[in-house]
Amino acid sequence: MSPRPAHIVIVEDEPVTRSALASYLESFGYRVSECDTAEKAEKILSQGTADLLIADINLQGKDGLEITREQRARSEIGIILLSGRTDDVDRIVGLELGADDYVCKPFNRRELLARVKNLLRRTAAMRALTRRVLHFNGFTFDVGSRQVTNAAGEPIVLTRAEYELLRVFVFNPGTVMDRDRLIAAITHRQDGTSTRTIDVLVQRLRAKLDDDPKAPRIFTTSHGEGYVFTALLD
Amino acid sequence: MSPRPAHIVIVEDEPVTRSALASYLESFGYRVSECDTAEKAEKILSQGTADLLIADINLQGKDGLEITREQRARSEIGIILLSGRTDDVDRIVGLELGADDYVCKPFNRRELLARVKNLLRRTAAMRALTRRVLHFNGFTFDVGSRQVTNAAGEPIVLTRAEYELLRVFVFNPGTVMDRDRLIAAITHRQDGTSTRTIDVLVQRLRAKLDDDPKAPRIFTTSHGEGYVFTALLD
DNA sequence: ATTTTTTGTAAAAATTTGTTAACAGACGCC
DNA sequence: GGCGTCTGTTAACAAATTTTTACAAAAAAT
Repeated sequence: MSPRPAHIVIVEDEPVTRSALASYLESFGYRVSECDTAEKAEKILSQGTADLLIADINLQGKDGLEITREQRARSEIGIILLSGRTDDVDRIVGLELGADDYVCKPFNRRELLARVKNLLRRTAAMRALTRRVLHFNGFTFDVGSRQVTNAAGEPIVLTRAEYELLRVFVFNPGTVMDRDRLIAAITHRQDGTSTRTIDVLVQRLRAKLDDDPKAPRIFTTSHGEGYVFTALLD
Repeated sequence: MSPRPAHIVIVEDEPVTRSALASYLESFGYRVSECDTAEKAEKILSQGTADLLIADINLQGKDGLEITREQRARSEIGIILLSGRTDDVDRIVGLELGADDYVCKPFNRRELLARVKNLLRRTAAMRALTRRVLHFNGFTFDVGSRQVTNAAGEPIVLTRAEYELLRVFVFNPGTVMDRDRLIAAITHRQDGTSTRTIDVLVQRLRAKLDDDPKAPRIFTTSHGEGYVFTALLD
């Protein structure tokens, strides 16, 4: 029984360390995404498919601690912090923010691998068990069980593509996402799927969630750019 | 939060360190058992009520590494190793044996507390998944004895393949699994069994577990990808 | 105001899944 | 071993989903 490879996101602005670590982990069969800034990492993390985040604590702009705080607020992804300093305070702050581990550079990559393995074992169980239920415009969206119900409690049946699209939207409220990004999040095919597929799916989601196409309040069109999820989550 | 306090077992032969740590953790509401030898710790661990083990790596007799190896083989308890030495090799061996963490003495107790908290969060989810008797949508599934009963307590008879398939599903809730993976989990054959067999088996499981094929809540199809177990385990 | 670009919509086409039935082999029973 | 029953598998066709296509409508640009 071979499970799908775990997806690990690395945020580290030093290219040498980053690519060395990435290729080391890849050689053990993990799927690795390399990022040099917090923003790029968040874009990948917002898809909600990553299992583990390895973040340098000292980044230009938004640093590892901030990423930790934000991610922990919204997901149960495993987080390992990397740091150049052996600073007690830094370490404690990181751990108290919810990072699962804190490794000081220069780190032994075999040790890091062991920590990655152990943590993935733990998060695998957690991911599916923790329930994430979102509410907007009277609708309830249970992300794990893929169920949507309207204000009356009646179930709204979504197809796979509709579900995936809705998931990307609710995890990125207020963010304009272009069609390429949305396509990347929902398709499972190799070949380039036409971006117009998104328009059709948005239309179907609007129909199912009673969003008036003439004056949409949930899925707003951003002409020339893409779509935005504009419902208020509560 | 969890009603019963987490139970932490400490194995440490130095009395001062041990009792200091124990009372510190107790002051945060944890239930702590102190042991000075591996044997005493194992006696407590064998009851299966402990959530977390904090073990010194250098003990008279059986040491922390040996305890780690033995516990990891039989349970998913969280393990934090303590060591007087900052030895790379020791640390790596400990982590590779499955210890979740490795803390060097003298440790900052606030740091250790943060690690304990984070690890308990992880193991709580894991315990639920490693249970041998699972409950979902009113059904009870005893993995060991292959028995399934519905809400009324009436037995549901599953064939071997159906049972194997259900087992893969419940141990991977929320994870989309493609047909190849599911086939690999249920068939013992080498030759390529048609993946469509999975569809038929899923259909039969749906029928037996009253899962509406038009709007499934237990076995959700992920078009173009496979199937997901989307029932809530409780 | 006209042209160009972009989006909305419906419906067809391609792909994937659901369902039924049939068959071969495994299993238990006598 | 011979017999009947049950299970796993495949095949065939129906149904559903995803994607493409075509054209109308709307928005932006000129």
